[in-house]
Amino acid sequence: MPKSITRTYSRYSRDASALFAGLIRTARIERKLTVQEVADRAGISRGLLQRIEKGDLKCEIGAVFEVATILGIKLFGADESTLIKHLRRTEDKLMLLPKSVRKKTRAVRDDF
Amino acid sequence: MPKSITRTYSRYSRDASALFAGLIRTARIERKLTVQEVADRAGISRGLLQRIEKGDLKCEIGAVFEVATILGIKLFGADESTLIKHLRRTEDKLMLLPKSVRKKTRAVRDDF
DNA sequence: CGGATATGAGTCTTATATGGATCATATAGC
DNA sequence: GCTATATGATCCATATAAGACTCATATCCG
Repeated sequence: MPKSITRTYSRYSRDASALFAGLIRTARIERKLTVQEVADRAGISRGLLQRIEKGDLKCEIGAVFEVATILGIKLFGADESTLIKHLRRTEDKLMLLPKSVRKKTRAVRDDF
Repeated sequence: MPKSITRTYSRYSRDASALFAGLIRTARIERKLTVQEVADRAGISRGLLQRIEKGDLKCEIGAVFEVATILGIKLFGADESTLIKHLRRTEDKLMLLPKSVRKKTRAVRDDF
């Protein structure tokens, strides 16, 4: 980020993130796994996992997903095969949609 | 990351991310919104939104969630109030769990 | 078809997230 | 209650994600 950025997040995003964090922490403890253990398995640092469990919105989504996966948390409430099915359907749908969005030609004849 | 990192992601994480990306792109086009428009509303750059729509696992989860929120995509299949309910339940559950995980004292009496 | 514009892909720069280490505190389990 | 250890919180260094530009191409819409 060249220009300094101060992101603002909607309530919804923050709550979703907090829930995600809670699900992760709960799953980890229920499985009796140490922060360090899970971090190692996910290939991330202990510090990052701590931030993830606090719902920090600035973590890489990949790290968060990976941790969730390791803990057996279902993303989109779907298992692998279901996930793929949804993925296929979404891709099919996308192929039927226009590839670019055109804004209606401004000014309804404001010419001559 | 001091030491160079090359993350590896599980199949599951990658598919979940791809699905998320597809849902976002689909929602954006269906709503006839330009990449630039959505990026502006989310307070992110056009380039970042493009990466998000490609399912790049290295994007900030906050940026992705924010875009999804703007496009009306339900995270965890729940609306705001439902999200909060889940959140509360998760927090309650967490309070009942131990706060730290102890590894069983190594070596089952290998002493004397 | 043609013109306008949205998108995709690259480059460069810089703010910053992450890893690693350390220290203090909490807490589990005996 | 004790003790070992898991967790939480900081700090520093650095790899890198994200912003701003630019150019080329795709594609929609009149």
